[in-house]
Amino acid sequence: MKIIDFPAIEKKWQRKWEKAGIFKAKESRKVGVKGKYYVLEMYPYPSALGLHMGHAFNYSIGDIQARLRRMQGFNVLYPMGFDSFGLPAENAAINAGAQPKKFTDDAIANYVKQMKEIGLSYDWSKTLKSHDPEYYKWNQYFFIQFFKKGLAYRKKASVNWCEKCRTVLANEQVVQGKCWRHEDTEVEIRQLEQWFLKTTEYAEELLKDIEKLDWPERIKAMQRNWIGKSEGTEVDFDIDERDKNISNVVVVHGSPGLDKTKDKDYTPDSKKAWIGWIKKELGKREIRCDCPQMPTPWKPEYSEWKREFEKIPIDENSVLVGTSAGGGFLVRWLGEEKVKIKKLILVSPGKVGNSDRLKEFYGDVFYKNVKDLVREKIVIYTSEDDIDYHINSAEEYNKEFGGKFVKFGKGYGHFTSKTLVGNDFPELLDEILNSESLKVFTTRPDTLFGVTFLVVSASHPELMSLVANGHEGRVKDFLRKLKSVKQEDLDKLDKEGVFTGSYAEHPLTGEKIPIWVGNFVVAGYGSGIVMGVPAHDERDFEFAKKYGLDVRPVVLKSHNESYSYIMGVNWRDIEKFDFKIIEKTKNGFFKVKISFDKLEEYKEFIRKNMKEGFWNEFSTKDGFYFIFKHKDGRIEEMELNKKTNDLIDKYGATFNDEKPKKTPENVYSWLAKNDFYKELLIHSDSGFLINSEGFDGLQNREAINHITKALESKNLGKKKIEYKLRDWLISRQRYWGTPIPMIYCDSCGIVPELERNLPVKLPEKVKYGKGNPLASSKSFVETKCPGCGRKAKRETDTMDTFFDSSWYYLRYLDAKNKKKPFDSKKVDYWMPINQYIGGAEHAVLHLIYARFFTKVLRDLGYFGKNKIDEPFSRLFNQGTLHAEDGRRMSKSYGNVVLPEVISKKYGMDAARLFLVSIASPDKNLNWSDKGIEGSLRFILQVVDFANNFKEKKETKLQESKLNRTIRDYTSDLEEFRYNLAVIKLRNLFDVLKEGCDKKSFESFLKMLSVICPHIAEELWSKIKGKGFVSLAEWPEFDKEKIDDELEEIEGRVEKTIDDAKNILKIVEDRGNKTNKIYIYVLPNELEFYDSKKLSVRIGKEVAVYSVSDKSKYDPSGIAKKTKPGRPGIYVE
RNA sequence: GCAGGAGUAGCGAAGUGGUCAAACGCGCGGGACUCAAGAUCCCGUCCUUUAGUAGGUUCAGAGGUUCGAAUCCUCUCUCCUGCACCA
Repeated sequence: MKIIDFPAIEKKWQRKWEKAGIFKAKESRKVGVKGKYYVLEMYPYPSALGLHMGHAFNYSIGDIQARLRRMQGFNVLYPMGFDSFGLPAENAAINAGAQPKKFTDDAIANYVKQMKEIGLSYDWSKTLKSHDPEYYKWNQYFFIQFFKKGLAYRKKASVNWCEKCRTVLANEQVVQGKCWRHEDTEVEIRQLEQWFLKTTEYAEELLKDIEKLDWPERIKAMQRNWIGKSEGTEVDFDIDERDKNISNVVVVHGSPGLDKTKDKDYTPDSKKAWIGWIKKELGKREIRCDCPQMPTPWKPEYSEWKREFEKIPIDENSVLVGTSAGGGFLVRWLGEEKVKIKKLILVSPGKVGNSDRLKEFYGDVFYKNVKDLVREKIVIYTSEDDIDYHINSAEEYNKEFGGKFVKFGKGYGHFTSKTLVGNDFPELLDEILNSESLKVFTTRPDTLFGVTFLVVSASHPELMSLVANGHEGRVKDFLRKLKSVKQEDLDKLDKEGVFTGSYAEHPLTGEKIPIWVGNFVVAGYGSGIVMGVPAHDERDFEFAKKYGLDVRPVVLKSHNESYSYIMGVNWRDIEKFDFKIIEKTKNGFFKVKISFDKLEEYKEFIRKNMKEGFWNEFSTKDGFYFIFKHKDGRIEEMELNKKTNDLIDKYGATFNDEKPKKTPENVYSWLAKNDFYKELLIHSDSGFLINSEGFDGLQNREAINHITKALESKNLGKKKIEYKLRDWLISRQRYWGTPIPMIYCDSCGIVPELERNLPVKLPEKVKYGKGNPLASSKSFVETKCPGCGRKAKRETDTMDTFFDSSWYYLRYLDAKNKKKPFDSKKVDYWMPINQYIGGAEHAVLHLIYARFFTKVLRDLGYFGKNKIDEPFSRLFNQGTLHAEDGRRMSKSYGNVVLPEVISKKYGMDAARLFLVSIASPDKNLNWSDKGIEGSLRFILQVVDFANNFKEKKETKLQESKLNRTIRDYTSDLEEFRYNLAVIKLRNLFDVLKEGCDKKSFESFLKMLSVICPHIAEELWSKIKGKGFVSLAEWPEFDKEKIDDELEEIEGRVEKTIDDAKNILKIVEDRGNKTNKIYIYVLPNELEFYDSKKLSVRIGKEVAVYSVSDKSKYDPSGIAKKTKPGRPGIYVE
């Protein structure tokens, strides 16, 4: 191989490019003949390991695009930055014993150096890094805007906890029950207060706008699936007779504080008007309700209140309601007296406070045991405009007790007659009566009449309140058993459950439906309760079979012939008919199928031939038909329907000599037990409704609407759309991320940091021990409340790094702006991104979050006139470059290919060329040391040609091919068919190397430059091209010069050359010597056959004659064989 | 199970109604150059047959549409990728 100092050439041009600043995007909108073009690659996490060839491949793809568009005359923005926050950096830094900041900055410096060495044409003036306070300041700023708009909120959540990461993982970071980074670490479930962003608010738009995107179908499908929209019906199932379990209700009022004058107002019936209302409502329902008047409310004494309170009987079916001070009183009383009750409801309760007076009343102990004394549940109410002290109290109780926590919106205040709008409080009444019905989401309301059980998720928050007396033990055992199952095995479990002892009421039939707890019901989807229709759902069937639950078919599968199970008929009689006999049983019964049009004939046959004491049933177009032949010969016939059901059941039993059951069985259910009818009755296909009261006969698809409407009209259900998409949990309990800029104040609650105080900087020196280092940094945690100025604590959670990457593409536009995250005018000009490039691993997370963020920013008014809905118009997913052994490049496999090593040996350009030659860039590919040699050969040929370049007038054929190549090469590049583009370029070189115009070779170099920029620059300067080839104008093709006919003729000449070679070979293979070749062509084709060129190509002396040439040498008369386009050939 | 994609020479990979099966690269075989090796250049590379021809097989498998199918339709198989007890 020729020796060329590739690294030297590469460095030389990289320096020149940088010095001239040729890759900087222009700020003026007038620049760029064709307007702007924003090419972006997903910004990388800067690993301390640096870049390998796989990165070179990834970034070359975008670089080629950027270089092409730039030369085409677009004002190109092609920036690069670093996703520098996050776990890997933190962990790596800890392992290296370094501070993450220094560690990360070093890694970035190395990345930048390596990226420049690959020849990537980034505009480095616009770079950013997410750990830069100037960047994450705006994360915090946006977070606060989200918070103010109610798009950021806190809630307690079951979270996936990885003990090794010591942080919460998103669901998608859990891979088969293990941490995505630690394949050996089980993920635990923990309950923590977490910050969420309301991505669900945008679910519909995120789904709908997928259609607008020019993205790979695969990614779009993944997003659709992730959002997971399903349309269905929410059905209300009332809980059967639960309120009768209440022995009595006691409501304890509050205290007006120290204002003695208000004391007289502070009675249950006036001040808290709803107390009177509740009493009245319960009275209507014949439930005893006591609302004791406590002594000296303005100066409550615990012992006095206790005495008054204990006048009322309390047992384990009592419901206690306490409001304000009354709530705190109840907690203390329960805690001290250890009395078991049914339910505890705290309405804006009091508790938190330092004053001796409060301590005296509420006690100075926190009565944690209360939780265990309440059989069903504890409910805590507060509201957005409640007194801060009470909000905090409510939250503190919630923290300890869990249970149900409801924060009403504005308009409830402290739930006093002044603040509560109206005198009624229906939410409380419903809660006391527990008459909130169970909401069940289903996509198959057409099967509603087939519901034979309900299943509640084992992790449903209100599960215990559904459990009937005496069933708690079994349910708790079940839950305990579930808890002991490893997270990873959870999804492999068999469907299991236990009966709760309670029943729901079927909304349309009023039937009692048993309620079960099941391990297979997902708590977070729908309402966490499903209706079990075993006849038409495989999973439900499995469950029903296991626990012996009723299977009730309600959809008869569409079928074209009648099914009949025949007893009491002779074989010979049956033979006469042309029934399809499916099976003869050992007992001499027959399973047959009969076409519907022969049914009348068939009925006649049964009436005549069936023996007395038998019956026959068969399916019809409308359901099932029964013919009974009593022992006295009397024949009775009927269709199966609700009215005939019991009679048929009775006959069926007596004919079988059984005793009829007290409660008749559903005949469809017993038909379904017959293997033969099973396929018609037990299935998930379409058909028409049976066994469904007024809806019988409807096609099940129509029935969906009809039944939903019926429910709606009775207020027992409604249409509902459910999404699988959940709100985005952004809290991370780690150091290396953007601190969430919130402050916890005892008196003001949770308040955002003032915008002028941003950024809330990460402390530089922290201790790594266990857990979150921020929590142990005093100087970080301790702060002042921006509201009242008193001591307060900072949030110690940091943000998910996907928050950083959700808007970085906007910051590039205005990376140095200190006053704003970005200028909206710049957004108007540059957005949306014309071409986004990245790996498919971000198909759902990053790409959904970024889309969500864009939509939110649009709605918050951060964009100018140009209301961007979607950030990434086009998306390209590159494949992954694997090592030569087909495995992922990894230090541990020792198969990493480093760009700097390759550059020394082959040059970066050969590597770039090779990488895009192997295959279409969206496919996975393998590195190959042999393969790159092929690319190097090509480059060396081009160098050689350029070094000896002498202009030569080119032929029309060459011109035609050049123009064709320009056309096809350009569109191939635009469509990412780089591998095909390379082939076309190679073919063009084969054409040009015969000698060509300077301009043609320039065009060639321009085309080459996007893939092999360094060598193209070098040769460009060698042939004295103007300026940088990287900025040269992209060649235009001239349609007129593409001459199909000429190229076709050339094809024929090539064919002739092939033929001649073939003949030579055959002749020589036979041991004959060859000397010269004679070619005879038609006179009009003579000009295309040049004997010199042909001699070179064939490697033998060639003589060309026109067939009309009388002086030609033609000893064998071959010239006669010449046809148009096919010259005669003679070898001597 | 659901969704998306793929299956073409030894390998990677083009071709997506006829002109045309296999461009291009790697590998392999042969030749030139060389004392030799490497590099480089040239030729060949589905089978049979042949003075450039002719014929045949073949595009995961099986059917179908069509005058004509690797290409369109149906079914089946295999592989990849993602999701998955989502009601």
